[in-house]
Amino acid sequence: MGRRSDHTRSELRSLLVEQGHGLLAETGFARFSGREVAKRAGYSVGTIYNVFGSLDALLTAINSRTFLLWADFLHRRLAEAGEDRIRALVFAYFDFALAHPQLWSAIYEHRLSDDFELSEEDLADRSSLTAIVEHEVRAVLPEDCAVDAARLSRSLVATVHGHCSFAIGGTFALLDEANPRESALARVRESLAAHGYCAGGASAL
Amino acid sequence: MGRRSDHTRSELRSLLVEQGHGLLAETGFARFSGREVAKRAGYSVGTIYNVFGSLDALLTAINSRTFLLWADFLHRRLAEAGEDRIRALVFAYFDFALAHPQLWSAIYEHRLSDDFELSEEDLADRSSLTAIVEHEVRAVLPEDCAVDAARLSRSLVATVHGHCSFAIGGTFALLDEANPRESALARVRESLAAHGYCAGGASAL
DNA sequence: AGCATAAACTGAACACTGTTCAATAAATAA
DNA sequence: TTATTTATTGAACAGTGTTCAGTTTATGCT
Repeated sequence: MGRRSDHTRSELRSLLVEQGHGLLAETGFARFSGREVAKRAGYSVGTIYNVFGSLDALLTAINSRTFLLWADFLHRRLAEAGEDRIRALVFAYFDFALAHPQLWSAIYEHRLSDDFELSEEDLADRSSLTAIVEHEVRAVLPEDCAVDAARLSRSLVATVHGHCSFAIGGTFALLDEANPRESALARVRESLAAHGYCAGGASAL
Repeated sequence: MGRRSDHTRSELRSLLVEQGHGLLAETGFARFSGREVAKRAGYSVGTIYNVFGSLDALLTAINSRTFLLWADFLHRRLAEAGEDRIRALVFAYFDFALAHPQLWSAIYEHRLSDDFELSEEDLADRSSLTAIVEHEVRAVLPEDCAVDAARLSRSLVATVHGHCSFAIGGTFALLDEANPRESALARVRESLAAHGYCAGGASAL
């Protein structure tokens, strides 16, 4: 019954992303279903294709939302952090993934084809995370540090991501690793130390 | 036409794993299809369920095969490596993933449910990789090193895995990272150095 | 007011998926 | 030779993503 005034286009976008996000958090990427999202939103399958063009586009929007929530989470944790902001950052990164394993995994399980281009908005949402890390890394490195801080930041994100991935994917469980968070933090500390960082903040010690 | 003597049970296992491996390498995890594997092997769908019990079990066997090939690859590269075996190890780890992105990704995209138990054989296949790394890490750390070498090895694998994952998943491309292999090696070197490693082998310098 | 046009929305249709299982064919045992 | 066990098939079921003709609704124009 083609309602047209229940929701504006952007309201409908938000509604579908929201319901899709909920479904993804419940069932995980493998059991995600466009039909189910439509049902939850009170629309039919076709509407997803009207609004997003493809299911890939909806999933991309859903994952971008996860990135935003993740960045928000980091900001909140950093706001209430003490001296050791690197510890707060690494742990917050980890804790978000542990708290929302399905949403976190979906980011990396949804492999979009090469010709699929991310929108400017999606790119912005996704780069917010890296920006936070880069800011904290810069704050902790000496001013005369020769290293490319952006590059090092990306690499440290990859380092923590690897530990996170093994923790949530079960690889670490297989290897009897008890505390992946601490391991990740230790590796980050070692690499930062190699570039002039001293634990406890840039000013301390 | 129920043939029974074309292949023994274990031949059939191998055949299905082999054909499945080929299909997975071509199409990737998302487009993998049990029916297609059966067709390529010259059997029908049902046979997969006779032999493996479920598609998950077949995929597990396929991924275990990838682990074995990966370990083989590392061994070959290490055999022809010079002084800098850590470099050879990290690059080999990376190069296998780059050479077989679909197979490599499938290992981590195939998320089996919690109640699914890996067989002893699968566990052995999968731990072979970590064993290689642990061996090389131990060789490079000082004898009186206080750190838990097994734990550090796992953590370094996670570190390289993170870089690899971003390189193949496209995250690094988004962030304009030119050389993830070098970054991974740099992080590994920094962490090993923090525990007494000197570049160029344990005896050098 | 009425009418034409344009936009939103639906849901059946298509070709696929994993999984199950009665029926069948073939090898083995009696 | 016959009975039994085992391997193999493929139709059936419930689900998937995607498309699109057809219907409903809102808007713009007389």
